[in-house]
Amino acid sequence: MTEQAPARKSTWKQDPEAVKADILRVATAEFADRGLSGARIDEIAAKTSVSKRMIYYYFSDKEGLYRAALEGVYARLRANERALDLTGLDPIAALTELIKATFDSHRSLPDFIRLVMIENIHHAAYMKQSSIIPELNSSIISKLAELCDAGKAAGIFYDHVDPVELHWMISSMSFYNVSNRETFSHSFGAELHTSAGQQRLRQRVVDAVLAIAVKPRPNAQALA
Amino acid sequence: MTEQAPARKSTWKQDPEAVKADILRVATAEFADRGLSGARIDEIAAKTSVSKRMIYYYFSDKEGLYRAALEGVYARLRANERALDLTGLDPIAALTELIKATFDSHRSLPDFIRLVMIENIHHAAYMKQSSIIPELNSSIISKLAELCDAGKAAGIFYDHVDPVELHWMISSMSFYNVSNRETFSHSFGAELHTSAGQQRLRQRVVDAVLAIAVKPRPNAQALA
DNA sequence: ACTAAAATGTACCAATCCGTTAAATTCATG
DNA sequence: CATGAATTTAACGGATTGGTACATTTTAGT
Repeated sequence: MTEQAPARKSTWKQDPEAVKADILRVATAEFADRGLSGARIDEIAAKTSVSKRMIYYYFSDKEGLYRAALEGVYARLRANERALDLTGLDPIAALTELIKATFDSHRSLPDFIRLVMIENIHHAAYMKQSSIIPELNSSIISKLAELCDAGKAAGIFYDHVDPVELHWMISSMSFYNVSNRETFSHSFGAELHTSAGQQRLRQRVVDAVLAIAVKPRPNAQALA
Repeated sequence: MTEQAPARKSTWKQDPEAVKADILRVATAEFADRGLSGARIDEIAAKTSVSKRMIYYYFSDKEGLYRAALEGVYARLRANERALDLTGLDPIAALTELIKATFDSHRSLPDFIRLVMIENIHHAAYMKQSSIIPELNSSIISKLAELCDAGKAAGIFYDHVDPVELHWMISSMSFYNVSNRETFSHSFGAELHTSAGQQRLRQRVVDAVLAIAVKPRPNAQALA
């Protein structure tokens, strides 16, 4: 078998970093689209510019590739959150901006959403194996904590306001908005996922979260 | 092969309904736990009291079994929602009860949550094939619509309040609370998923949703 | 009790798919 | 340009797994 194969294929460049990035890009899309057991290594290989053997060369096995994809999307979200600058804003304005940014950020990273969904299906088993993911989550919480402290100090936030609770609420709506879009639209219509609908929803999220954080002011006007 | 097998196994009862129910119970748990491609027909068969052949006899194939499981959990949620009786309550009390019931309902049906997650991973492909699922969703929306009309008529709800928007917001937090529990707890601690934490979160959801629906009253006291 | 049809179990197959083996090609370096 | 390490390819093996063939047993009607 394969005696003196000619293999006249010539001139391919050595570029490990590009190869790894290419594999990771394709794998992320595939895992996000089909899940861990649903994705096919052969399919991923076919969509890259290199052969299947390279996947095992660089990522050991299917799970290693999945972990790399998971860490990659988390890193992208972290970059998004780090880029958010709230300096100079009063607590209410800062919280408003943070909510809007989180809502938009989730919408712009569907692969992140889907991989986190998949991770939850797997009881966060692979996330728990990762050492680089935990360090991500401090950024958003610390921003919220600062903001809460400032708001309480100024007497405009409730004393019971808690950064993790706030993040839970902001995340829940921002995440669900993307994660359950398909089933929600099918059941209740796609109106909320039009451009206008999304703008409205984002404002509702702002209103709802502000309402549980900010004390009502006597002369403040009502919502709409 | 298998020439004149004696097969002295005797006395097993025919009970198709029980067999179907048994298969469906096991299959629902397996699909919820491992996903559509992650679940194994052989594993499901092993956990039932009957043989693998019966699965194909009653459910045709793996996808047919999955669809049956999906429809089953939706039916259970519908039963939950139907059982909710809001008659005699004023709009604010009714909305409060509906929110609490939805929050609790989602917590008590983790299989439903996980199958809907899985369905979203599959772009709602199997839900779209089902004819019995769409009829589910009218119940909760019509209850909310009645309630909104009453609230607006009484002048205590904002005019812009929309039943689907309200349902989106209530669902998002109730769903996320269960669906993303694993990743959220790992990232931010399990405090919110203790018994006390869940009670607090449920009240926050009530406060947040009421805030975007109910006009502030001049003499109303602030939240906490 | 006899027969046909429904229901059930056992053994098996064919296809899919992850991962490996072994060889070939390119690059870095003296 | 010779040499060995790094990188890439093609082909394949072994295990898993969804689905089936076929024999067997039970029930219902007469």
